[in-house]
Amino acid sequence: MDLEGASKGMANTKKMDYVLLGLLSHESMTGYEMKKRLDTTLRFFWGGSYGSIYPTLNQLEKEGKVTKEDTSSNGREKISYSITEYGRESLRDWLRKPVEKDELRYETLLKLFFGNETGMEGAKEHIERFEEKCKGELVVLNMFAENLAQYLEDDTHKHYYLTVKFGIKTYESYLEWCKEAKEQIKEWEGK
Amino acid sequence: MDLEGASKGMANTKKMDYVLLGLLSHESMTGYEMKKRLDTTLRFFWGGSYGSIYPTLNQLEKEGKVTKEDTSSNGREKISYSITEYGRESLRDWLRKPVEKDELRYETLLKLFFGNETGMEGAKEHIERFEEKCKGELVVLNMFAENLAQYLEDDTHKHYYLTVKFGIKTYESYLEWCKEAKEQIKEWEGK
DNA sequence: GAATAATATATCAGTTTGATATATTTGTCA
DNA sequence: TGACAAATATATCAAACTGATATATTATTC
Repeated sequence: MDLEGASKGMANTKKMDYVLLGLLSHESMTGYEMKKRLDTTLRFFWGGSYGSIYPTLNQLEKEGKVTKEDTSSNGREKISYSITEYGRESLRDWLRKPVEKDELRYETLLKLFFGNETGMEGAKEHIERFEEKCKGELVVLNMFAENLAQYLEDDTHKHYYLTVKFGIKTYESYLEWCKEAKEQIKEWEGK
Repeated sequence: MDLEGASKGMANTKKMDYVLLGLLSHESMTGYEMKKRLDTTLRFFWGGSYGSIYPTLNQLEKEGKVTKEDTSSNGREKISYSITEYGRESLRDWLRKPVEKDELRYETLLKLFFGNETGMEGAKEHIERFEEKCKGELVVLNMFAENLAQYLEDDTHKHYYLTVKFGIKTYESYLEWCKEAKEQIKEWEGK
């Protein structure tokens, strides 16, 4: 028990290991495909770059948590990764531990917070740009949800569905906030 | 115009500069005090560590954006930082640029997404822990809002107030999602 | 037939975190 | 009064991660 030295008093800070193991627990794929998943399916709550994906995959292979298979065809280099039973144990071990950190880093809020340096006009612009972006994200998320609704017998899709619902709920509340914030600013300006 | 090489086609990726300049635009303070602000006032939308604060302060001084003043008393080392006019220009320049990235990194959602490896029972536990945490955060945010409501003549506090309202709105929607997600799981289990 | 987009792996400098080291002062409680 | 814990304060480092870039092939569009 007690994989990867969590007993040594050090926090389990490297998350990319589990993100990639998680993706591979669904199906075998290439590093490129993992990046695409991070940019589409997971993008509303988690990110990841090539600079983190490829080195982590090599490390996971050395640790025996994934296996490589050269599936190059013609001249196109292609390495397909699969999760091992040991990798799956490691993933489950992590999944059962309590969450260490949920973090929001919204530059929009940062610029809004320091906004009195440039005035309410600047704040309003940032809120409007944020509003437009949220509307776009909501369209995407609603498409995801509609699509998913057809496959809810599958347990994997049930979990996916819950995260999409989270996204929809939060983006809807962002839009409400945008509306109220703009009204509040108008009220302040009126006086 | 066009401070700090944004013209060279490189993204302005270092955010800590502006976080610290922003804090100093409100009032002069020490690095330790800046860390406290990040851990209290800003913690709902931005973080920061000592390992990033102190080196950045030294860099900002070299660039002429802040000035140091030794305010040690008795044996306690203490350096008070103040923003310069050039630093303020640099801050305003950044504030007027469009937001580059708003990012959410919720480990809770990650564990939920991959949760079919450990089953719905594990998912429920993560949701419940998340729910408890959100309730606590909401209490803090509501205290902030109540407190702030007294000082809304001040423009700095108006901006602060809008960000607190954002936090309240989102945490309330998180709680709604927790409720609905638990109901959904129960429904799935019933079948 | 040429240009552009997509597939695919890989690396690197710069940024940030989380932890730790060090030292003093203030507050608590017995 | 004395002992212990908490708060104040600066500083550094390994490890993690991002954003950008390099390289090369195949597929698509015009």
